Amino acid sequence: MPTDQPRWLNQRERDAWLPFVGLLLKLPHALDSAMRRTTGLSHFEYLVLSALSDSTEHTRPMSELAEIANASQSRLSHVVAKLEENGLVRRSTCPGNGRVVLATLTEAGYREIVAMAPRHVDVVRALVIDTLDTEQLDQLTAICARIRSAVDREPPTSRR
Amino acid sequence: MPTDQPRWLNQRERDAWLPFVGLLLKLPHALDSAMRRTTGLSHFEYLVLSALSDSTEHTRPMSELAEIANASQSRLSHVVAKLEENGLVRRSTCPGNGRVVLATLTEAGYREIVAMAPRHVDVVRALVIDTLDTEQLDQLTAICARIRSAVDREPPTSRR
DNA sequence: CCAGCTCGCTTGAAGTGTCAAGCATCAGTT
DNA sequence: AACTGATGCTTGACACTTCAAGCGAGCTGG
Repeated sequence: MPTDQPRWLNQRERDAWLPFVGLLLKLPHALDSAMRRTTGLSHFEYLVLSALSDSTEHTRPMSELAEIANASQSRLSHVVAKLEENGLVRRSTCPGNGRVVLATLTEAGYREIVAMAPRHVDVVRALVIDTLDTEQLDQLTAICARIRSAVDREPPTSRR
Repeated sequence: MPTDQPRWLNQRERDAWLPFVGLLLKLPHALDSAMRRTTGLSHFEYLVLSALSDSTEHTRPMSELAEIANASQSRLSHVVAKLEENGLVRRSTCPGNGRVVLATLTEAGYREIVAMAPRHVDVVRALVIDTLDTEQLDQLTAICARIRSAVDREPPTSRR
């Protein structure tokens, strides 16, 4: 796809793009520090625990977990290692398939997340959900779907 | 603000929240690696240079730059230091106010950003703008404004 | 049964961002 | 002038993420 004439953004597009970039730059950190302040875990760590607690037997293969949490295997591996040190998660190789590793929520991990969940909703509501009306909620859903499909299409992680 | 009964997310809210979190997790990196691949600079570095090129004399106080780029002073300081090493930016203390540092685009820096700009639009369009129709663009603008004001209100960076 | 591939995961190093501390400069008081 | 505090920026250490490399388990074909 050769770049003929650059198609600059028009006013309307810039009005959307600039604030959006601003959000991308600030929201993740806002979310993270609010979560850390109220629950002691990062937003991403919470996501991982939450995904496990929603799983049968509180257990998942690492790769599925990574998928659900929108993370690379590497990132997940590091984070789970840390959660394991803290006694919230346990890892075991899958009986029947020696290369799969199963992550399981420990008792302590389950108690933790049950305790944190209300704080988590509070944060999510305060920063995002409650700032929008119902229509905007649906609009956001649609917008995310569009952008997401572009993101998933584009990046073959460096060239193929 | 005591947490009475947790106000759990309903289906509609979850349908918006989960994909949105997914985006927050993946889009920044997608943007960044696409920019690095096509321009050699990170998306954030581009933002900084771009902000300078839009400024009179291609010059700005660091603190204004940080504001525009939605970054902490610390982050900006690190990045500008790197850009300065690469000869794209020059720093000088402001005559007339010894504690202000002015960042200025060098000739090379200006040439760079002019050359990169078309690539940048391409990336932005491919990943975000062109995936949305006009209505959604406006909706996104409104949504960002709402969330943003919540983000700016909430986080007094640790307590105080 | 083993050679070679793929798959699932881990590891270590390099790069970035944050936080807290530090350092001048400037302004306001006395 | 010296004291005090606020302001603008930088610095260093630490935490986190990515990237590339590595490793063992499981297939597949000879």
